[in-house]
Amino acid sequence: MGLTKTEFFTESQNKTAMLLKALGHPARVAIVEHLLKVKTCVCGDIVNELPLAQPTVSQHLKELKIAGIIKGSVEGTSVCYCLDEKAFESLSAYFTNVLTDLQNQNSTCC
Amino acid sequence: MGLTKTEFFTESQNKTAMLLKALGHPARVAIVEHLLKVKTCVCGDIVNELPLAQPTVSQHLKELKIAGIIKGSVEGTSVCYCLDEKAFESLSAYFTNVLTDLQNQNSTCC
DNA sequence: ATCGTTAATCGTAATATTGCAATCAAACGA
DNA sequence: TCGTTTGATTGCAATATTACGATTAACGAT
Repeated sequence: MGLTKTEFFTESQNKTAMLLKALGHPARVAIVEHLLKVKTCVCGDIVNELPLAQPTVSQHLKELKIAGIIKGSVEGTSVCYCLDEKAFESLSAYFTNVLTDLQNQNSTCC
Repeated sequence: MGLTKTEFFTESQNKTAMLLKALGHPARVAIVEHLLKVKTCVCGDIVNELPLAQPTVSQHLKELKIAGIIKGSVEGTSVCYCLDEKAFESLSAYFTNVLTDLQNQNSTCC
């Protein structure tokens, strides 16, 4: 059906999945890595950095913004983007916890 | 077109996106969290833990396996699943690095 | 006012994903 | 052998995603 049954999962699981899904595309990973590399907010040059047409990039930026991964503020005629630290704090903590739990479980089966 | 232009991104970006995409669904997050919770390899009871039909679960497990997030080994008539530590080491390191870089960049714009 | 620039939105085509009923295949036990 | 159990595969319908041309909206400069 193409429709995810979100109502059967926990709030937390849905939120985690939403963040990860937003990052689950190479163009959006590239956007994040670019925002990280330039070390400051970027006003406008994101389209030039990606091998995709402007409407496509705009759409990816929108998805990242909806998921809470980037913030964007209008700056005259262009728009200023940067990463939202909260999202990465949350993801970093999530995977650190998973890894810790995993290392503590000492299973020998697989 | 529905077709991701992977050829224009780096190997690393594609690999990261693939891992994150595989985790970008609440059912697959739930599978991971279940495998973590039971503290050992799980042979078979995953279908009963999820509010989804057996073929659907089987498909999600397949995607997680292809992405390298879980391992599965046949154990007689049932199949034994567990998490692949390497994937979580990689993801944990990735987000820790992003967060560190982000905290060092001290941007005041947004 | 008009033009150029920047970025969002609309519309659409191609493809992917999600979910499940039905079916199949392999392994086990009686 | 035959039935049962377990899990994968097939086939399909509904919906989502990806990508982009065309258009639009907002701003600044001339």
